[in-house]
Amino acid sequence: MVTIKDIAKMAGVSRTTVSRVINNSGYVSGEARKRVLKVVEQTGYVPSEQAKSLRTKKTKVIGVILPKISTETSSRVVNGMDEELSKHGYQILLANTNLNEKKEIEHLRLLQSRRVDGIILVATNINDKLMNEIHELKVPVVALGQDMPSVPSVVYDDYSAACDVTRLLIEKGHHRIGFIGVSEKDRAVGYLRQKAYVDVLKENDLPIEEGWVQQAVFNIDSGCEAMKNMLIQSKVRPTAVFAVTDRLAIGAMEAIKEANIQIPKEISLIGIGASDMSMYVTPRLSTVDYENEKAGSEAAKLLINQINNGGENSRKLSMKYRLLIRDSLI
Amino acid sequence: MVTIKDIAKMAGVSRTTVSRVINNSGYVSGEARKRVLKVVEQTGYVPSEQAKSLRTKKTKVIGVILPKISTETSSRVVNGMDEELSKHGYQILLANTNLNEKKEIEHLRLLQSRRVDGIILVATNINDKLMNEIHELKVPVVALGQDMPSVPSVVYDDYSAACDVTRLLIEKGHHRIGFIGVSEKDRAVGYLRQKAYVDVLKENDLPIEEGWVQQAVFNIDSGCEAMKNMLIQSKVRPTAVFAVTDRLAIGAMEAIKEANIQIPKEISLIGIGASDMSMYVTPRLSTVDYENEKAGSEAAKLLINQINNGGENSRKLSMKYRLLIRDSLI
DNA sequence: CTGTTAGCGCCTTCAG
DNA sequence: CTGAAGGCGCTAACAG
Repeated sequence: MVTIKDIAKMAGVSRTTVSRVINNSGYVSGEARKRVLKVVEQTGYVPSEQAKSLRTKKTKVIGVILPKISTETSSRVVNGMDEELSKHGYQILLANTNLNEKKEIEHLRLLQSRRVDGIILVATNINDKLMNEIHELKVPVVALGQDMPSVPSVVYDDYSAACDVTRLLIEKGHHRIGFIGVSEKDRAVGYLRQKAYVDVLKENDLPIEEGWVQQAVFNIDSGCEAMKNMLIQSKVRPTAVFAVTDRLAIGAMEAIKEANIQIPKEISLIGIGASDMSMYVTPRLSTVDYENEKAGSEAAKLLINQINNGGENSRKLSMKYRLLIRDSLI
Repeated sequence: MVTIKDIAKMAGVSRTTVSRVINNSGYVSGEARKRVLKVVEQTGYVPSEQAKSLRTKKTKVIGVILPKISTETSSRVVNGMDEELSKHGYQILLANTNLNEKKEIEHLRLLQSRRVDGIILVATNINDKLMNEIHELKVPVVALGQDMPSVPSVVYDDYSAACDVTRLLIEKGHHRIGFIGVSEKDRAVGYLRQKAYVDVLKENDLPIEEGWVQQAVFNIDSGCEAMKNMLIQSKVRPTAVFAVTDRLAIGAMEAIKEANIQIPKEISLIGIGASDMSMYVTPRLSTVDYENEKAGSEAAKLLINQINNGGENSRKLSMKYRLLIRDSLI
């Protein structure tokens, strides 16, 4: 591959001059510039960002750690990040943990070894090892999706959103409300959303009967399974069900339909996430829009700010959300 | 940031020795090794892949150029790639064109400047400038989704798939078949799928009446619009509609429902892509599964092979597909 | 088993 | 306006 040295030789100037032309820095005579440009053109020379980075200590690459690469949330979030990052000349280096907690740490190290300028960690859990690792890292990190102590974080307001959802159901007159959640190890999605549900019911003196609270994993089938169980296990059937993600809700919808129960007449249903799908299932699913793209771009902004100004170390940003009330709910 | 030099000094050995223990290459006395490891531990030293790359001429990074970052197809494809690439220690550097053809070329250059070991181009169009650029590139490139002359490519068998779809409709007894396509600039999705439709109708002496062929862009609303137009413009209403993507089909579904026409009784509907959504709309949408993940991992394999063996320069791989016949079709 | 030496491709003073 | 020199952090002969 042709290097700056080759160009210099061919253009009959020094490497310095070539560098000046390429980077438009310092004085170069029009004459010399023309010669250099010509050779660059001929040879198809492309300067090595790599070598440059070694000198300048900047790679213009941001590492993004994802729990799962192929989910609607991930792709929205990454899209938002890319929008912001590309504006500033950064590119995204992907790292996928596949929900494996060990890999989170590995990837943190790996990205640091590649000398990325910053890391955005789309997090699903918080544990001491991870926090330790982050604090020992020499690269700025921003967390997205979980509130990490003393790490700048962009979070969704999971507790409030879930409270609002539950209250909405109650306002609509529902007194028997079922819940489909996920493991509490996921503080945001698992713990906070369930806590909100429980708190609001309690605050309204509403009971939670046997079978009304089900735990699932992040996919449609599991939501379906959970709903079936709820139907079987509950002595009194809920008139409304709150599922912590749209996919879970859609799974539940399948189960409800299969049991020949009417939505929303007999059971109202609401999810969270505003997935594309939610708008096109029948009936249209009520849900909460979390604005994932924006969360992504905000995380990117936070990170860029941190890179440039070494900003304070623990900015927190809580995203807004919107309830989307649609046909699945009366 | 601590460097190999610091470690060497602190451990009282030479940089070479440090390098040897880090990379587990060559002989090092247990004694020296222990000392080095200890210092590494203490300092949290992480070798710079960057500097290493400069010497070894390998970055272990693959550039992936996407037409759109936030689509189901993209995320599936990237997922497949990552699965294969991560096995071999490669990471993905993302580049998003947002369907801007100029950016394809820019990104090709940019990725080369970053000295990625290879590039996978998820392509939506083919033009001379692009082909030129690719051929002048010094980095191995694999195309995915379009058959690029003398570039190793992984393609879907768009023509056959669309033929099969059309034939299926005819076998089911449909003689009046509408079509919702996209711009022919997209050779795979726009041109080939439409050609298949036209060819098969011709081969069966079936007419294409006014209004039966509509052109849309890649989103649900546009599919809806196109279907509305079809309904308005056609003197005889088709009994089946073939949309070239699921999202278009789902848009069409909306339009058909809105017009109070029964699916599939009055109009049968089929798409392509096996999107998640297709399974959960009502009625369940018939479609074609293209196995995007596999396409991604195959593209990755092709590229890795090319990197390692400098394999021949124009392997073509045509992906299999499966018709998924569901409730939207009788 | 270990250290010395010489770059990889680029930028950046510092002298002309 | 231009070039020489030095070094970013690391590996890879080549001698000990």
